[in-house]
Parts: sequence; structure tokens; C-alpha cells
Amino acid sequence: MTSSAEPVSRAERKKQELRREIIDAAFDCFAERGYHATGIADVATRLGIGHGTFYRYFQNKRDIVDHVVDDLVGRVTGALTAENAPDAVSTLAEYREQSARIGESLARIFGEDPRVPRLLLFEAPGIDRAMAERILDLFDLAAALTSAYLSHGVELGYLRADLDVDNTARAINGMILGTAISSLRTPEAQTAQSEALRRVMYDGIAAR
Amino acid sequence: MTSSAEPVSRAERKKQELRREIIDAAFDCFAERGYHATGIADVATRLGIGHGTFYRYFQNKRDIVDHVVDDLVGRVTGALTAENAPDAVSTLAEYREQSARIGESLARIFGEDPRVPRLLLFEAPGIDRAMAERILDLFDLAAALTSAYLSHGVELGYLRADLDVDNTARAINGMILGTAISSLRTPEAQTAQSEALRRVMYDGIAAR
DNA sequence: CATCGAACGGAATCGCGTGTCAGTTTCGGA
DNA sequence: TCCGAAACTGACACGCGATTCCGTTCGATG
Repeated sequence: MTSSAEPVSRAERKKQELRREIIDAAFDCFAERGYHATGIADVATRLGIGHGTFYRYFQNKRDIVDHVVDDLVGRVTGALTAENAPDAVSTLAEYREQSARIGESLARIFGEDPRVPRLLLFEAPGIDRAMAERILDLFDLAAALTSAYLSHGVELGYLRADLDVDNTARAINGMILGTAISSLRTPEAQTAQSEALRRVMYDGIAAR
Repeated sequence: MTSSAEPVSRAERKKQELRREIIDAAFDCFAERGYHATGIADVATRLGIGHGTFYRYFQNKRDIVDHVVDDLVGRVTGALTAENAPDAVSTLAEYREQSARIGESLARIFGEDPRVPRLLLFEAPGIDRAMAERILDLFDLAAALTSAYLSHGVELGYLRADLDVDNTARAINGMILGTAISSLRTPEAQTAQSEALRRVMYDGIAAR
């Protein structure tokens, strides 16, 4: 797949490598001081390159933050979709396992590096309207996925027949969001947090 | 209470009034173009005053956004606490009613003016670290309140005895957060959304 | 080793927004 | 009607950071 041939001259590879490094350095800076507070010079200095060089790789400041966010969004959607087809499941027990798996996957991304949720949830939406829309798109995508899982469960009869799949999906994603945000301050509560989340989903909160 | 006397000269009242108007205008601007994109001049122009005047009322740009946020946080905490003592409730049915009431109250604030959630959730956290912490504080406060309700319910026996109150509180607040965010794009779904939220809380999602 | 083009660095440019200040207006009281 | 204090105004000084540009360096090629 990556062998789409072409020159791939040694120099070309070097170039792609630096491009990659710039994206990473920008991510570091944005996460550390925030988007508006970091200058192009900061990013360049962190890599030990002149800031004029930056402009050989990216159009402008707005351009790079898009690439940084691309990267993070990719990681998240990857975790959401990888190895987890909605129709791979046919009982409630299997569904619980699958949701636990997805939950862990997200927890890993968010928990291992709190800068990821910080940037996506706290920094990005304040950059401009377009970026805020991108984040909302991400929420919508997540809602659509969750919704598909729920629909599947309703069809097979292991979830409530009268479930309002779309809105319930958003509610569930909200809980996940809440977990991600909590973990910004108390990363160690992650596990208990997602356990509580699953209990609410499956058992509700009322006494029996 | 407000009659703490003192001069309250006519001029003094005028002054407080303008101060108030500046806060409102700043809110309008921040919500419209975002914090970083609005200049003091924009705020002043909107009121038809010179921007020098602004500095007679507030120290600087950072100062005013604090006051704007104060205002919004006040509205939200007001909705969360007003007329809703945790111990005013003693059965599950009453608890459902109370939670519906609080939900409606929040829905009113967020639904009537989407700029409120947009500013609190999307704009504020990106301003600087201190502001992000303020928003996290607000989440913590909300979690503590919800937690108190849940504890009360566990003690009286109408909620599950093994409920992890703290983490469940955060999960529930997450769902509320999800609702607020959804309503940024689809305000009309508010009601269905919070209905779904309550169903998850009380009935879970599994078939019986 | 000479040549040439591409990549690099960082000094200089440019525009913008914050915050100040000195002159002007408003207003209440005598 | 007049005076002085307080409030207002907007031109201006200032700093900061994004972007440009050109002299220098690097490295491939013959």
C-alpha cells in the first residue's frame, strides 16, 4: 500500500520526516501553552530549526493546527472503529464485552496522554468556528457509531425494544466524554469511572 | 441585603449600569467572534463608547472575561441549587421528579441561549490555564452536588446500595454535558435527549 | 572538484490590538 | 450662571508575532 512507488528519493524521505517532526513539536507546544500563546518561533526553536523553514512545510499557523488535529482525530476514530463491527455481536454478554473493549481503547488514548483530550476538548473548540465544527463533527460521528451498535442490539432483541437509539447514543457518549474530562484531573479514577458508566448503562441506578 | 446603604448617588447607579452593559456587550462579542478574535474596540463600539472608557471599568481584556464567566457560572450554579435540597426527597418517584426539574432548569438556560454553553464549554477552556481550571471547578461542583443527591438516595434505600456515588455522579453529569453539546446543533432535540437520559438512569438499556 | 538547484535561517517587514494620556465634555452643587 | 471634579474620548505609542525574502549552505550530479 505504501509502495505506491515514485521516486522516494532519500531527500524526499528526509523531508517527510521533518514534516512529521514539525507536527509533533507543534502538538507539544499547543498542549503546553495553548494554541494562541504559542508562536511559530516556539515550534521552530523546539526543533532547532529556523522559523522560516516552518513555512516551507506548512502554509501558516492555522494550517498546522489542522494537521495536528487530523492526527488526533485519526487516533480516536481508529480506536472507535478498529476490530469492532457492530454486527460481530449477538448477545448482551458479548455486547458488554465489546463496549468494555472500546472503552478501554479510548481510555488508553485519553489516559496515557492527557494532552490528547486537553487539546481536542479544551483547546481546539476555541480556535475558531471551523475548528469547533470539526469537533462537533467528531461527536456526531461517535454518536452515529454508538447508535449503530444500539440499533443492532434492539434488532436482535437484547436491548430494550423501545430504546430511542439516537438520543440514547448521545447520552452514552456524554458519559464517555465525562470520563475523559474527569481524567484530566484524576487520571487514576479512570477504571472506576468507566465501571460506574457501564453499571449505569446496564443496571440503571435504582434499587431493585 | 442589597440595602447596605452608603451614598448610592444617582451617578453611582449610572456607573453600575454601564458596567453591567459592558459585561453584556462583551458576552455578545465573545460569543459571536470568539475571545481571541474580539478586541476591546469591538466591545466599546458595540456600546457606542470610546474604548478608553472601557479601561475605567475593567483592568484589561482578561479582567472582563472573568466577569462574563462569573455571570454565566452564576446562572448555572443557580439552576443547580435553587429550590432543590437533596434531602427534600424521600422516594424514587420524588427523586425522578426532582431530577426532571433540575434537568428542565438547565435545559432552559442552555436551550434558550446556545451562546451560554458555547462560551462555557467551547470558548472559555481555550483562553488560558486558569480559565480552564475554572471550568473544571464547575464540573467538580456539579459532580459534588449530584453525588450528594445520590448519597441521600442510597441512605434512604431507593437507590442501589452498591452505587459508586462519586463516579456515577460524574457519569450522569457527563450525560447532561452531552445533551448540552448536542443542543448546540439540534436545539429541538433537547426534550427527547433528556428523556433518553433519564431512561438510561432509571431503566438501563438492556431488555428485561 | 566545479556547478547548480533546492533547502535553510534569521533579519527585516508589516499589521494589529492593547493600553495610555492629554484634551474635551458633562454634570451636580453653589 | 458659573466652577470644579469626574467621566469620556480617540489619537498615539508600543510591543508582539505572523509572514516574507534573500543571502548562505547543502548535497546531488557529471
